[in-house]
Amino acid sequence: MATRRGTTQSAYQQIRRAIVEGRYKPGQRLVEQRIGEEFELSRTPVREALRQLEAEGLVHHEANRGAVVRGVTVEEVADLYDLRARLEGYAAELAALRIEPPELDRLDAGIVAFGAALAATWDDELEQLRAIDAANREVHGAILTGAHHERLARLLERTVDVPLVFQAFRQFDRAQTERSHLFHQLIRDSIAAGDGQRASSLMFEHIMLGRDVLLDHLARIDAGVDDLFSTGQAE
Amino acid sequence: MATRRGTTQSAYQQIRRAIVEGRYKPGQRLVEQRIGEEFELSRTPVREALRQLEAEGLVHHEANRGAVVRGVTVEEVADLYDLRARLEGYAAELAALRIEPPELDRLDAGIVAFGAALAATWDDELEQLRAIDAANREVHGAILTGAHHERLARLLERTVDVPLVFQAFRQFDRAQTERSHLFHQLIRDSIAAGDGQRASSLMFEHIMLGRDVLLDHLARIDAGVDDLFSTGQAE
DNA sequence: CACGCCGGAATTGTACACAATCTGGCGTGG
DNA sequence: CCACGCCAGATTGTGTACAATTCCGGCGTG
Repeated sequence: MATRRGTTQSAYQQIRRAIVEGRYKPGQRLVEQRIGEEFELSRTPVREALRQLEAEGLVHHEANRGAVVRGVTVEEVADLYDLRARLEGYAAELAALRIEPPELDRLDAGIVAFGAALAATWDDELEQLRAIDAANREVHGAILTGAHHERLARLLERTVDVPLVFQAFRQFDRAQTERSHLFHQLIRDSIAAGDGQRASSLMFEHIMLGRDVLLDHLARIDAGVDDLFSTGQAE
Repeated sequence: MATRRGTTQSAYQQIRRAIVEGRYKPGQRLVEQRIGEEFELSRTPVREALRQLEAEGLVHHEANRGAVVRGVTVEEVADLYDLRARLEGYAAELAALRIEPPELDRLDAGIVAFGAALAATWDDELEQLRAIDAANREVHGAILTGAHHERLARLLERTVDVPLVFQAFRQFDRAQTERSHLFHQLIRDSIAAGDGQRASSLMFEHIMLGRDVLLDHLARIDAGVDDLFSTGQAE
């Protein structure tokens, strides 16, 4: 048989995207066989991908019972964002001390891209969402890289980067997204000036503002079942 | 063939212990076949175990080249402990607000066990080390549970809990271990009193003191190759 | 003598087969 | 009618075979 290479990573990314963008909904079972058919691979790479996703906390896995997409309660969202605010604040603080010119360039490029994605008019709204999301990741990623703290970077990339970040932009109106853009610029300037304290505070506030938007949204839909978010499914 | 169950977890724990206790040294290649023979299993569960360990950052894995035990530089040790101090400080803060009576009991039990392990005279020094390490984990674990923040707990258990913690006790002389015991008690009292600010500060300081011991030790052996620690092996 | 090509051994990546386990429905007995 | 146990289908856990890749050393050529 063909036995193509790199299929595990491919499976990992496809499943991840499906979860992060909400196509695989919380509570949904992820049967290895079925997913294998969907992506035309055998169970083995799918299985490996699921294990990675489990390690990241995106799916929950029980012995002999398989994997399900993990949901989050409103309380968990709040806690998660508190945690993220602290971690990214710390990252910004470190970046202010350690960032190198090329990394700062990358940060600037990300900010420009964010502004461009914000200004452009897209045919497909989902595509614009993806562009903003990508630019946002670039900005935060550049700061993380600039912090030169590998573990911290992995924690933030692979554990705190849950579906919420992407979903969040759906809830952001234009003004809020522009506010994020502004914060990115302020954080950038603090980092460039080597002021770790202010960079940290600004980043903390930036994340907490995002948290507010999300929690506000969740409070509004509250009892009902939103088509993107299911808040049930406690562990 | 026998096809025993639960072998993946068994392989995971055995490999993990070997790394954490330093029997598998940084830089050492972990060949799936060889480890499988060592534990009398096939490659499959070994492979899964290695993927989990990779997700935790204990081993490094490159495509088509396999896994090697990950080493840490002195700089990484310093950064890691800074990070851990912040995360556990936050955990202590949350625990002060959220801990439940049975969790506080568990914390007390851990502290008692730590004191007992410290006081007892063991035949085998390694066994005493393990007992102290186990009690220490119990103390920190109880606080983590009391924080009621699942993600934070996983981050600390599975990402920051690197070989260093166990190794650290080898470097602790009696006075330092007793100091740790004291801090545990102070932290416990702050949590019981609901004072998150002080619990956080004490925990931060507790971790940073451990950091000092380790860094001091690393600085002393510095150039040479210690039989527990190899500080080279940058990514 | 330096350099690059080729080939084989070692190892990982993927596919597949089978065993163990769980789930849900059906039948039997109280 | 309900409780209990049992059987069949579905799904995961593990073992194993084979394909693909990497690594290393020998050999030939300039």
